[in-house]
Amino acid sequence: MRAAPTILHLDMDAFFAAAEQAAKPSLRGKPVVVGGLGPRGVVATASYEARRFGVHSAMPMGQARRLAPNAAYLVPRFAFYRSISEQVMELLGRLSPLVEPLSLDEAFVDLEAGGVAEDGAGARAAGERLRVDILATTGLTGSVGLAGSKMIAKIASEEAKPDGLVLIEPGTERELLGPRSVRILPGVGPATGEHLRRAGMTTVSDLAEAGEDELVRLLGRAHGVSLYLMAQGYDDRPVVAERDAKSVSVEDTFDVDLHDRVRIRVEVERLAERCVGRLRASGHSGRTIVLKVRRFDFSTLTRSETLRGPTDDPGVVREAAGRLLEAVDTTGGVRLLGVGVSGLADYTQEDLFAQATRAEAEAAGGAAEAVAGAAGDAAAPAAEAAAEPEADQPAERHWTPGHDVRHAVYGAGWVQGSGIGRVTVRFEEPGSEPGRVRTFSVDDPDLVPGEALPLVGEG
DNA sequence: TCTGGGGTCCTCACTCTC
DNA sequence: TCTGGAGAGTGAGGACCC
Repeated sequence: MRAAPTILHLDMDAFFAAAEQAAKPSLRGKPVVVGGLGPRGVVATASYEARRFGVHSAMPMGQARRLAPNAAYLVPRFAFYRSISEQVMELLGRLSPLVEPLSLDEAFVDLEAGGVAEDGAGARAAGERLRVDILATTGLTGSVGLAGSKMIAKIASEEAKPDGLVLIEPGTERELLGPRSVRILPGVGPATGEHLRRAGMTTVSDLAEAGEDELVRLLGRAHGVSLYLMAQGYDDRPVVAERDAKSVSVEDTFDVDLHDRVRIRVEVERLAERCVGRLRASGHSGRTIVLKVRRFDFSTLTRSETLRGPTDDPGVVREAAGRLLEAVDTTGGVRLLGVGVSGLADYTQEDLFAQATRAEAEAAGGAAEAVAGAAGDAAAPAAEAAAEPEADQPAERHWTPGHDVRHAVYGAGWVQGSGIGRVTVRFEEPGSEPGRVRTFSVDDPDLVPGEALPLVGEG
């Protein structure tokens, strides 16, 4: 806790949706929903216009469509958002060496470490300057919270939304928190909130009055103690610039539950390959292989296996994930599969383990070979796709809604929709007026995938 | 048409070793 | 030799966050 409000929390406003609106002039002022468009998709971000219809993050897409049938529905373009995020993080880095990104659109900054703010007035000035710079650089708005701790700064930025700044003077935390719902505290989600409600605690002051012992009894040591301190307005977690990854994982939810055991095995192997790709890209190896299975009834189970040393060998991870799958009952169907690696290290013993696995496979003889062979054949196309996803083009070109395209005659635009052999494109770009819509055949040679254009003109 | 994907942290149970 | 406790390591699951 600090005597001056020198912890800054930045939260970009409806980030994914706002980025899409900035890139697509015809969507400005209109409800926009970004998320998975498949039958099991959920909303990642809804624009403020869409929120007025009751659409919010994590809502099933089907429900969102019923609430806001006329909204624009787009799939996320993470590479595009990441490029904007990098610009924002660079601006934060000018304020302080201590910047802690929480996600693409959120970060804490320790202004004291940057020497840019010694008191409330200085912090407020730095925050306002930041908001101006973000708008000038990215064309997007962000909300800023300033306080003496991370928890309160985050609450402040929530209060500031959209497009505002709120500063909470140190010393006023208890007064501010007391009447609020327990759900405002970090770490109190639906389950803990309900647990506390059943114990008669609904506000933060209820928690403060209950006392530490009671909260520990209800929630366990770690959670109870930290919640009690937070209910007092006390939070001394530092802003941490560098955090080491602890695990790497990939998972897929299938549009239709998988029942076929061979297909499930193939998918697990494909996920293992992808996971290792990510692991290697991050410069890590790992010791514990985790298989995640979500069944038809949404029950989720995990199975893990710890190796004798870290590996980044795709064969080793594939084999381990396959072994873990053997122990899982998949009758009834599987809606999600995931493969992860934890216990990360920055070195590997891959050769040892790859050799050991191969030796075991050889010793096991013909039967094992037959199984591995069958699975290997079926998985081969997926493995190639994982290695080179961009090259994975079906015979008929697929145009994803929201993605950028370029036409030889009409220039830059984006896919508004596609189906039955046609693709509809709106021709406009970030700085332009709302553009016109034209429809083409999906295999029109003049139409090619395009690059995301900068939201704010260079210079 | 109910419920994504990528993470972190915590708790509890169990086993093994000392 | 038996027993119990402490502590570490592992595995599984739950809750939470963005």
